[in-house]
Amino acid sequence: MGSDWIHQSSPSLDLGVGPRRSPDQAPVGVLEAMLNQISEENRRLTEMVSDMYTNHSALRRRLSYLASVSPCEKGSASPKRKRVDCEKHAASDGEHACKRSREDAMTKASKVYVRTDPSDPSLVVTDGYQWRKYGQKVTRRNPSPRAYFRCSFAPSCPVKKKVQRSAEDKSLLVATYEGVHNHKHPSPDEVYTVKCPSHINSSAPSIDPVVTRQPDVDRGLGEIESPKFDRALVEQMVATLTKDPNFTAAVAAAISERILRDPPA
DNA sequence: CGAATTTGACCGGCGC
DNA sequence: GCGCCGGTCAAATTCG
Repeated sequence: MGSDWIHQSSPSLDLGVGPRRSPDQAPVGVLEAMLNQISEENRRLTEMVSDMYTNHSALRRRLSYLASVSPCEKGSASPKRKRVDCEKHAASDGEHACKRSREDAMTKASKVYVRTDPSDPSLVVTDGYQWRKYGQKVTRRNPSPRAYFRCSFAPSCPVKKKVQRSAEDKSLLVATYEGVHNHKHPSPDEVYTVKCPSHINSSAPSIDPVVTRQPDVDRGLGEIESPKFDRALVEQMVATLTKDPNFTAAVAAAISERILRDPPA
C-alpha cells in the first residue's frame, strides 16, 4: 500500500515565501516567526494525516482477517433462518435447485456498514453500482424500514442489496449484498464514495467510508487498494481541510503575503 | 412520456 | 392447518 501520496502531495504551505531580499521590509523576524508557525502546523497536519492513513490500513487488515475467520456469520439478518440455512446447506442433496440457489445467494451475502446522518431518512448507500429499488418493508426486529434493491446496471445481474438502519446505532446503515455481479464495475471512480447528505455540509464531516466489509462478493469494491481510493481519500481530506477556518485563514494569509511581496507585473 | 420509486398485496417458508 | 414474517410483485404515483 502506498503512502507516497502523503509525502508527495503534502499540503505544504511553502508558497515560496521564504526569507529573502527586501531589507526595507521591517518585520522580517515577525514574518519568519509566522512562517515557522505555519510550517509547524503544516508538519502536524501531515503527521495527523499519516496516522489516519496508518490506522485506516490497520483497521482494514483486521476486518479482512475477521471476515475470513467467520464464514457462517454472513447473510440473513435472522439468526434463526441463518442457522437453518447453514444446516440445510450441509445436508442438501440438490433436490430443489432453485431453493438451493437462493440459499447459495444467502450464504454469499456480505455486509457493509456506512455511517450517515441519522436524521437523513434515505436508505441510499452509493457504491458505484446502479440499483433499482423494488421494495421496502418494516421488519420485526428493527423499527427502521428495510429497503430492497436490485442491480439495474445489467438486466441479468442477480445481485440484490438490502439496506436498513442499524437498530443500535441510528447513524449506521447496514447494506447486505447477495450474489455476484456478472458485469464490470460501471464507474470505478465512484468506488467507496458515500452519499453525503446536503445538510451535513456545514457540520463536522461525519461520513466514514465503509466501516467494515465481509468477503468480496462485490468484485468491483476490491479496488479499495487502487490509486483511485487514495484519490477519494485525498478529496475527502481536502474537503475537511477547506472547512477548517484556521487552515483557510493560514492559506489566505500566505497567499496575500506572497502577493504583497511579489506583486503581479 | 419514460424511468424510477412507493406501497399495499401476495407468496412461500417456518414454528407452533 | 394456521399465523407470523421476510421477501417479492406490480399497480399507482412521482420525478426528470
